[in-house]
Amino acid sequence: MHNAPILSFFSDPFSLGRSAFCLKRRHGDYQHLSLREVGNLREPVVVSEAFVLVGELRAGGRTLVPKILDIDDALRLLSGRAKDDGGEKLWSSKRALEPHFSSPAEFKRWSEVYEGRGSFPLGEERLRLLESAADALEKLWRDVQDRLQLQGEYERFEQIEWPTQQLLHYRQLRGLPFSAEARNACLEAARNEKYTAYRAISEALGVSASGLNYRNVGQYLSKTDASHLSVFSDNAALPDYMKLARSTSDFAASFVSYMEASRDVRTLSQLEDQFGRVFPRFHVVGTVTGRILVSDPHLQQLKRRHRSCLVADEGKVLSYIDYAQFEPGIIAALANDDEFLAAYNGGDLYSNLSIAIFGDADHRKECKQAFLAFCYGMSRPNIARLLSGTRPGTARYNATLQNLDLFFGRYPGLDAFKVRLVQKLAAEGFVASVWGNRRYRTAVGPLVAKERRWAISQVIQGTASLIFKEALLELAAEFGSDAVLLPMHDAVLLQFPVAQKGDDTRRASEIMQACFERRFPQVSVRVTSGEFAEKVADMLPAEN
DNA sequence: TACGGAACGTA
DNA sequence: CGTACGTTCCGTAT
Repeated sequence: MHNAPILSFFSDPFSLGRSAFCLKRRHGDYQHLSLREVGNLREPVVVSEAFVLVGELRAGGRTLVPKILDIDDALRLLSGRAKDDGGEKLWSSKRALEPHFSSPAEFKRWSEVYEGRGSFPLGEERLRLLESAADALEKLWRDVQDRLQLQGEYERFEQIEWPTQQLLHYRQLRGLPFSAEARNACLEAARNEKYTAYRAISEALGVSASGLNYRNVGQYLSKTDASHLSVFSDNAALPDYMKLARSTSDFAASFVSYMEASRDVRTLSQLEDQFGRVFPRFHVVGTVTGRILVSDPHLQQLKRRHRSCLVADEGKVLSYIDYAQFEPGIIAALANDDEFLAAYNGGDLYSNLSIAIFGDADHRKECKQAFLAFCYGMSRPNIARLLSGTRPGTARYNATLQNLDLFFGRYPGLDAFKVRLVQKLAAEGFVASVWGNRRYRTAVGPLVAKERRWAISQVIQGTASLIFKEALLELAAEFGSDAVLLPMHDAVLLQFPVAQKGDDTRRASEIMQACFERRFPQVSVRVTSGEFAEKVADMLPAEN
């Protein structure tokens, strides 16, 4: 892969006939290509910002280059930082390219042309800038490969990350089938909800609800049936209190509904239908833990009841398959606690926790949340707070904490596992998943609480995300790239021919299970299939 | 106009 | 003081 040619380009977002491409081979000659010629390439190419290239190919009605190696995901991984930890500047490919240009002036000129600022270069200058960019990209590419090798991550990039890129580039090119009718129905429902709430609020206050939010609604609360919340006007927790008050206060119910419906209207309006499809962008190393992200639009955060906008291609049906208790399964694999492993393999941990705390399995949902919070580093007292719904000191809190201690006391390996990870971070300055994917400290000195928490989540989530990507690749190998529509962290939206849905779903579940168990044979992971979108019947209240 | 924080959706 | 994000809106600084 060291020898893959470099492709630099200027894109043409407004279809002005300005796209330009330059291929640089290892022996140093430059070929200036048209979009059509790029589409006809039958060899791998190295690029930066592959999504721009894929967008050009789609706009030009071209097919996908067999292998596009996007340098950006490697930079993201090598940064070893979360976005909120200053990572963005580190993994920006534009910044990474800058020192590899022949001069600051050349970089500046290329940069303004690349971003569509400044005058469009003609003739010789355009060719020269593309060649300069190809030179810089080639140097950056060497640097990136060296660093990947040094960290022992190069092999994984070849086997997992780049093939996953290719799969998702294909999805970007093809887009996802989209139902404008379903979107409009959801949008209309959200608008109705917003309008109903708007009228109720305006009537209650005697002023228009426009422009109200959680930060400025406090001044009006005394005039409503939620006047007892006035004391929380300046409290950051007001939204929580308003939500809790929904059942007893019509105003609180209307206000929360107004806020949520307003957001839904915005989210759904942003979902633009382009000839029955939607074309998001995929980030293979989307998070510091290695999870895949989808943006523009951010389909992974669609509310369940708005997901009917996404549909299957003609003649196919959707199939949504997920790893059950994915993170606990990873812990079972890594923690070296035989009791925990046996409990995971033998039953439903979330139900077990519910029985341990509440005496029955009816609180599985809250216990799932609590268990995941445990995986992400939440302290036991705060889990007790979450599950008991009360503050420390109450009898209920004390009983919950006691039951919690009893439950986790059966699995001493879990706490020991966490301690090991925290110690490793303190000693070495980074933690990583089983197969790489490091996250580095940015601070010095003793670990702070937040670092202790991400030390744990990085290893668990990072290991999970790699297994998930392997599963995606195997699903694509079995059913073809057209079957894989949308990755959702521990679940995947697939589409199968109508007549084969049952068989294919079963086969896909087996593949996902086998992927996990090939990595961790001692763990019996469960894979389930369910509905991607919430059914209309589920949207009615009173149910449950 | 740019930027950080708050809010809220998903896993 | 449970992790990771994208998107939008808001208030403040420029």
